[in-house]
Amino acid sequence: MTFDLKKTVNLPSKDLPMKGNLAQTEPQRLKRWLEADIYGTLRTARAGRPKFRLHDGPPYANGRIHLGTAFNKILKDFIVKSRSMLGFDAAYIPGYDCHGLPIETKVVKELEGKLPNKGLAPTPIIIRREARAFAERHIRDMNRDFQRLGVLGDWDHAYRTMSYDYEADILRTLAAFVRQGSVYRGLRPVHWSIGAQSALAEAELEYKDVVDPSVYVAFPLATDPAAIAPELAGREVAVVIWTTTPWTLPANLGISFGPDFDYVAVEAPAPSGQGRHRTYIVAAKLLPALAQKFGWTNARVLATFKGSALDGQAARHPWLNRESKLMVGHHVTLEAGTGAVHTAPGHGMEDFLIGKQYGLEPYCPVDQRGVYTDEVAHFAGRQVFEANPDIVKLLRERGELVFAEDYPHSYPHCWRTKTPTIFRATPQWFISMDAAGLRQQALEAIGKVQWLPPWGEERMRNMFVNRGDWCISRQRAWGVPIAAVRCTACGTVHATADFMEHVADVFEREGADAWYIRPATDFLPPDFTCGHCGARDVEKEMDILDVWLDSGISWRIMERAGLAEATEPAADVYIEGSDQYRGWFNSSLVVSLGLRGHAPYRTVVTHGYVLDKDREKMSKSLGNVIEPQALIESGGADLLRLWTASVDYTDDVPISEEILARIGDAYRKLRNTLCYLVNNLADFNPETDAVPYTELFEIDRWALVETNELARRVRTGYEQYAFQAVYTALLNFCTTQLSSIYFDVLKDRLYTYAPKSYERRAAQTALYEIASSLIRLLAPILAFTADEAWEKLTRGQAGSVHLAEFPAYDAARAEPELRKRWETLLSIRSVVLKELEQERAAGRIGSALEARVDLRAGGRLYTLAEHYGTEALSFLFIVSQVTLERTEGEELKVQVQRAAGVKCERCWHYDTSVGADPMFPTICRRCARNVRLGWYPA
RNA sequence: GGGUCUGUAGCUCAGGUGGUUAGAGCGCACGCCUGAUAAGCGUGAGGUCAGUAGUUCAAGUCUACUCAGACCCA
Repeated sequence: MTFDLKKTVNLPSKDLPMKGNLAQTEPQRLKRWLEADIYGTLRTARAGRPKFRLHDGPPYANGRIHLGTAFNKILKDFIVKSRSMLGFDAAYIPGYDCHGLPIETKVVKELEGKLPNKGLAPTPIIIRREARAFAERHIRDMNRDFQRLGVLGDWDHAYRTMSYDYEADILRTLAAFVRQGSVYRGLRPVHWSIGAQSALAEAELEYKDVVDPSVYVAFPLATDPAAIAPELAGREVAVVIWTTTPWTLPANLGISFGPDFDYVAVEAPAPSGQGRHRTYIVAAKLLPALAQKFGWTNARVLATFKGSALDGQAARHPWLNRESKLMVGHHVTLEAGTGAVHTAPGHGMEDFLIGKQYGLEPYCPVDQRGVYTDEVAHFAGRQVFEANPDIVKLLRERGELVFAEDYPHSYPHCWRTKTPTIFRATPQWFISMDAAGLRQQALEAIGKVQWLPPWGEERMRNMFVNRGDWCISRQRAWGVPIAAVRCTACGTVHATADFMEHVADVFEREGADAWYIRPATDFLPPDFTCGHCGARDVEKEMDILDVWLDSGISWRIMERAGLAEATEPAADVYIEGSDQYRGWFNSSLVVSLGLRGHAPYRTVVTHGYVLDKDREKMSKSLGNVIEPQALIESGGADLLRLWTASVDYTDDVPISEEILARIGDAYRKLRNTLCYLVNNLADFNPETDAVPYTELFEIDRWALVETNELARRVRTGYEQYAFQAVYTALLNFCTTQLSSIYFDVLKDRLYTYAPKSYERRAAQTALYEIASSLIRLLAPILAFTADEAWEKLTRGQAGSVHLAEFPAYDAARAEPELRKRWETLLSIRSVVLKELEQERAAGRIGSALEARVDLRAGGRLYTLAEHYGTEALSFLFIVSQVTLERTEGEELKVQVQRAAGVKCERCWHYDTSVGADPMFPTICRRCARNVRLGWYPA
């Protein structure tokens, strides 16, 4: 009889395959999750537990997801899944931002091709219907994309800013600010298309190269020049400004200087004077270039001073009987011009802002056709661009034109009518930051929020210290209309909170389209008359609200879903990209303060942007774009998730082929670890086969103590949103503690001892607990793989791993003495391994089992080794024999010899007992016993 | 130009309050094993801590500036 000894070796099963095949298996698993509604099941199971609320910042519903949005959603999923496994009732309601310009312009372009009357702009209601359908379509696609990432949430009830109740809430938000007294109407410069006679957004501008008049204009000083510098006393001084839009000069109200730049007053020939000289002020750094341009051959510098010396002085307008205020601001640069910046607050954004600081009106004597109003002397009724040459002529006649030339540059044009645009102050709606103390409230609230990373607090604070009033009106169609009416007779605007709330109720039933469909009278009481003039006829205000107001009220959905009370922050955490300090974190804070008096969040976490290998942004032109879809198809969503965990998300994160290759390596290491665990447990039932903790081998207990420690670190990591620390801890544990130490040592015990022997069962007991812990700790990150391993480990009896909780950290199992002992033991092991490697390099051994290790040590080291035992040490070193000799002193000496005896065919150890059992002449005594025990149970 | 942030081995990251030869995992090289096998194990080589100048007995760690990159604003 020949007995096949190979069959008596307990090799691992193949229940969990090494190859993940994620592109195929993930969609199937996803389908099962959705069919079983594991999100709903989980919420039900956790009902009554403390709630944890992550509130989703709504992505814009206009495309497929990219790496940035995927990264964002995966981070959110890490948080939700881990909080749930930490025992919380963790809700996640995703959302979508629907209104706004990108969708509107997209559908307008599509519509323009289709409309019978080419060139005619589509009506708002047509735009709105198309835009809504467009958003619906993209929400469907994005829902699928996000779910494919393994993100669990209430996808069937994702909130959308265009749903009727949400639109109503947006309008109610405005009403609340009106009631609070924060809303006012005022002028603000916007890009204006003369051709279309309408306001334009940044995205609607096309830049074209044109040639404009470039003029250098003298503004005579109106105040005493000695106040600037004593050397200038009694002189005729003028400030020289530069502009390429002479038509804005009638609206000039000031001149801006850089406070820290040096300026000079130079004596130079006046343009029209026959030998007459004048004193001009320009930036010192620009003087050489300007002197050459102006032909100032022997200009004499009379004085040098900082721009701040000019602050508060005044000049005279070159032809109008008006003062021009001298101001300082940090927007002034020395890259072009004279360092003295012509400032017309009605015709420029920076001009507007600095004008506001100095109390200047956004003066704009230009009507919607681009024509000067009657109040403009010399040029009333003229179109601004046509007036340019005459303005230059007038300046020349008055002797205030220092220099003029043609100037080619790039200038914005209206994308639709292709005409050059102008900046023009128009009536807009604002929320004041100070009227009701919003700014102060915000600064206080910011201090109470936890910011992650911590510098977020300062960034946010600076934003509120500096920000101007919030301009909330837009001259667009796709959004929530500002529900106000204007008296047709006298122009008075009626915008009361009561009226808005009434309209909001209509919106809740019919959607905001009602404003466009119904006549104004439908919203007004039958007896309405204008309180100012008594007339009855009104027209509807057609501006819509800034979409930041839309998303700013999104926390309301937490209240509507019963997840938050009005008396507390609506969410525990917001997590978005760092651009949202200015965006969503900002608008949400203002809206929540206005409506609830507190911040909508307790903690704000920010993540960086996804960049390429050189940490530069991805763009089509650079050709460095990586699509999440491609990654999912080649490696699976778990690969993307693992990458997300591996990087420091608080900073910008790099991704590249190499990085993904490394992540693939890490994935395989983790998966192989799970395979080893699960596949060596195929014949193990923890209910009936487990060995008590105290009866385990010491190395088993060490592995469990290490696992316990891992649970502590990983739980803490998840609690602190430190996913990278979690990733590192898990990967290092698998690589070092498990793969290279415990698993390697354990192979002999698992494979060669009888299947049901105490030795093997002890090993499996530890493996089972390690597997159970490790899989759960990995689950938030490797959402699919962990679930697959869990299913195999629990034979499909425990439900999805995402319903489970993390293993607890057991303080009683910390075993500090054992850990300390093992630190020493493992350091001895590493000395032995080095010695073995030398023998191998010398060609004296191959496998370590060909070796015998002779240890000589004294003191503590000897005691430790002696206590652990030479046989146990031989297994720890994976050699055939170990001897131990006591010496003087602490030093450890290691010598390696060839092992005694011959190689056992079954366990591969060298042993002198091989052949002792006549029935099995090729194997050692230990193997013979196990073969009899396992395969010949007497 | 302003606000905020980042720059440590090929890659991803550790390196409280400044103090011995700067660590980990992966990758790489070489070797072993062939009973975790599209696996496993071992040993080893990799760093002027972006640069410059300072402060200090002593700096990856503090200060200033420079360079490169990111977000927001202008």
